[in-house]
Amino acid sequence: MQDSHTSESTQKSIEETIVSGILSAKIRPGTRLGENQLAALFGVSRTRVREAMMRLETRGIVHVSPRRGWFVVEPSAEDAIAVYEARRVVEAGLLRSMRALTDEGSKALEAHLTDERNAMAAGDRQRLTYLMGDFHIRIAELSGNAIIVDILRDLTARTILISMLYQSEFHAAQSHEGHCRIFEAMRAGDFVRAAALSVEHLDEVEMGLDLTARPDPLSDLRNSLSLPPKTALAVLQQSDLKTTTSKEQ
Amino acid sequence: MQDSHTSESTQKSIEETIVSGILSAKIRPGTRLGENQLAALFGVSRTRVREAMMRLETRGIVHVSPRRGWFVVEPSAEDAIAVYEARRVVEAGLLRSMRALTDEGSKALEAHLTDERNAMAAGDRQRLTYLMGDFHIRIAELSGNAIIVDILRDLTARTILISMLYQSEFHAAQSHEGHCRIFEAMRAGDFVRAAALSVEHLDEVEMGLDLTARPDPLSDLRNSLSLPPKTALAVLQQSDLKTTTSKEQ
DNA sequence: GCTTTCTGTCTTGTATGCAAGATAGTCACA
DNA sequence: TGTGACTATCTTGCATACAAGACAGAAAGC
Repeated sequence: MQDSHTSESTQKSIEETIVSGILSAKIRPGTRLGENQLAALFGVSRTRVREAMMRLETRGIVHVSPRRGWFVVEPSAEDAIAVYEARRVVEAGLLRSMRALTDEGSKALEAHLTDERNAMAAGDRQRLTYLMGDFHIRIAELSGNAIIVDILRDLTARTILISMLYQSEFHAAQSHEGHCRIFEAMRAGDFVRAAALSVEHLDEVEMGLDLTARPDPLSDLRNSLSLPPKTALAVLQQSDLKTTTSKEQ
Repeated sequence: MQDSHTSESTQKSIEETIVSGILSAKIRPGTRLGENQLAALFGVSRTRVREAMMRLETRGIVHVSPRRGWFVVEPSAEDAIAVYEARRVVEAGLLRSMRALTDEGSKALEAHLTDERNAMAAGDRQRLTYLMGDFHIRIAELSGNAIIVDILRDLTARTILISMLYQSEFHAAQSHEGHCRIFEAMRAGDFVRAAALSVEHLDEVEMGLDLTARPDPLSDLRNSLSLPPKTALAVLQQSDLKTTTSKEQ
């Protein structure tokens, strides 16, 4: 059991590297994840990379465009609404199911909130993004239920992708306030209120999104490239956009 | 199921065939899913089978024992508790988040409850198992949130595996009663009560488990002896497709 | 008879090769 | 100049070959 985990670690490593890259807002939605590039980066063959991509696809983190490549998902406005709704359902349900907050849990959350404050003071936006999402995962961890932790981690990753697409401004202070209120309610043992605050908090964040903004004008452009020249005008109108991340080679 | 030739559909077909086989209790926990056998059954190479297995693994449906094979998961007692807790969290959160039941939804649930009654009358246990799990998925579908539907489908699959391991007797009538009560509350627009009833219902089912029973006393033995699980072959063969068998190899 | 070792066979793990689709660049032509 | 076709190249899709671990059963030693 404890023997050669060297190869096994790389296997999970690809998956985890990408997820944590998203969780810390270092990987943008729509980023192209070429099998060959990842294979070279991780020093493995395409086979392993593909396996990681397949796993990430079932987790809703990446998707494949046939014969074109793997891309980090760019959630649509509908997706965004669904993700927030799912989070409200799961997080409120989770908080309502809690009965007590251990000293350990209390300390962990307190430490986390301190981290948030520090990151705000330091203006470290990437870390802040990570922490803002991680708060909710921490709460899930308190429940000790690994299934819920996994669900919320993936939903949080998608939330961050949504933020990068639709959130023009990052109201960190507001989110931090929300987290503090939730923590207070939990410490007071009022989990019903904590659940309500959590729903409220998620509503606030969702309201802060501009869901009318297109997820990625380039993607529509790409899709319509194969269409007859009837769409030429539309293409020209959108063509002054800079290319996104895929600019290697 | 006549789409066995289109390469496009086979890829999801493997995954879906296994999941629906579990949902209808035709595939038992611990069933060995040999890559070669599945490849032969579906007429594809091991590559595609492995991809399906990887996806199912991230969904918590199968697991791999290195160099020994893929197996349908045999949830431990701790897993079972976690699954039921997760279901309570998600389903209660979901019902609480609902605001109204459409006529369509009402009709669909009513039709489902009728199906349950019919299956009980017919004594069709496999179909009954399927319907008992499907009721909860139907509710999720009413929400129109595909994310939650997927989460609950996978949790339901695991629930059924748990039942097959720990549930000595199947109290179908009791479950059906629970479903009816939940539906009544929903139709009355009392979703808070529906959520409470749902938690109660899941508690009842969980209480009906004998979690002291080993997942499968034979499984440890089987694993260490690597006996060819004839139940696996029988189940796979009855799913459909050619019976070319490959038992002597 | 009992244990140990060895070997054949089965399994998955991993890399690689080739096929086929998609894209972009180029060139011919009106 | 604009437009269409052609081609070179890059991408994933999929199958296959081989490596290496795990196990069962036979053989050997006590």
